[in-house]
Amino acid sequence: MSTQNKASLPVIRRLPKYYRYISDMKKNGVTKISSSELARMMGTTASQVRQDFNCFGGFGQQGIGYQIDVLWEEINHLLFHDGKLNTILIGTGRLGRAIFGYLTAEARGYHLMAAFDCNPDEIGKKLPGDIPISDIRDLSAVCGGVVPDVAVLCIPRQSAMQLAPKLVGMGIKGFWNFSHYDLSVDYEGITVENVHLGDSLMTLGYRVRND
Amino acid sequence: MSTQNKASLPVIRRLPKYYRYISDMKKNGVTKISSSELARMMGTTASQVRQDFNCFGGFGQQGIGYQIDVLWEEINHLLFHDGKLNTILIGTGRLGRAIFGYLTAEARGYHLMAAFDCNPDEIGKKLPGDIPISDIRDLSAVCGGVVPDVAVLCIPRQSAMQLAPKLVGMGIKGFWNFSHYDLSVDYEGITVENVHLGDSLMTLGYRVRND
DNA sequence: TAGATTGTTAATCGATTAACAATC
DNA sequence: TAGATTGTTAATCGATTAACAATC
Repeated sequence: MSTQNKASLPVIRRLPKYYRYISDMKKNGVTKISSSELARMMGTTASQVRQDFNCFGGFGQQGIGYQIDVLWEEINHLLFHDGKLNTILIGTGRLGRAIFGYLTAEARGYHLMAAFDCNPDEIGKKLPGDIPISDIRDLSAVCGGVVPDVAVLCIPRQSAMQLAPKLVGMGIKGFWNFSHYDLSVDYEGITVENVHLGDSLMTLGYRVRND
Repeated sequence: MSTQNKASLPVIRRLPKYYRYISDMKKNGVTKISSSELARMMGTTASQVRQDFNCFGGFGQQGIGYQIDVLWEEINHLLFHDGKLNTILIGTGRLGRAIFGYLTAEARGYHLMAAFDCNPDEIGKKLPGDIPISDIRDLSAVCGGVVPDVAVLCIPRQSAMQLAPKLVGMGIKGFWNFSHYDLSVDYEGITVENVHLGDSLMTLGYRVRND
């Protein structure tokens, strides 16, 4: 077992990537893996893999490696707290509907509770799977006492600026923020940045160096 | 002027955020700003702002601050090399169409050259603005000798795995990668990671700490 | 036991922050 | 000139990597 070092933000950031690789191997029937092999696959170092996993408790076997099942369970727990994260979609325009499709068809670990918009033409319509689009003003009522785990913001920046404090006030602590508004909130010392469509790192990296 | 230190990846990553804040101020008629005020707005430190800007040459005025116009020009140049980045969209499903909307209506600095899909039902249709959807197999022909600056991948992972090497082979160096495939390429020493929908940092940060 | 591979500490590296001289 | 604020060097902090003892 171990020291349970608190995980730093860089470590936390890497978890989803570990999760994708491990889910894949699990699906393909792989049963165990060493830190060095996983590192090679992911383009990192064995040291980093071991350090990372050890932040959450030693779940490898010395001399043997890591059991895929165990790894998957652990990271699945860390990311999704077992079960699914109650999620609300805010904004059902083009981007909102695309994310909706991804959320319901491909993403795992999320359960869509409700969808909201402020456009009267949208309100009352249903998204595939019989999810009704509610009026954003009825947010609390529709959630009915349940505080969502995650809010997916697919609304213009101005709207997000107004809405965000309300969502945070409701106790929502997880966001997928596509609003172009820098919603940064501190939870237990972790400030999390937002990802914006169009902040193309690869393009940036290349161009800047080439200057 | 200055030492022209090479910019590190963390610095490069921050550029789009600077760009958003500065574009905003420019739009609002603000003409100058100090590193400390910009830092306060962005939630960082004055030191970091000055260090960052100095990687690209000293474009502030001692005793005065930074001219918004100058800052904007410099960062716009770094990010978009003046003019627009020739961009191709690959995959015109739900997500592809959403990104298309964003790309043409909201994002600036990108020029959509062409759109591709592999679905015969999609090929031949037109996206708003009279952009035809071409067969992905005709990629080179449609681009006609022009190497796109950026490819936006809105296709399943399996397809991306097959297509990516071809795109890199064509000389494409910029990607917005929504494919769930870790396309990592090294350019001049910079390895760039991919951003995946669903890698919800804020959710992660919160849950992991709370465990 | 010998070989392998983890868990964990120590060393290195790099990024951020602080300090201050330069200068507008 | 005095005040302000940058440009830049030095100090600190934190993350990554290396090394190795523990142990399966």
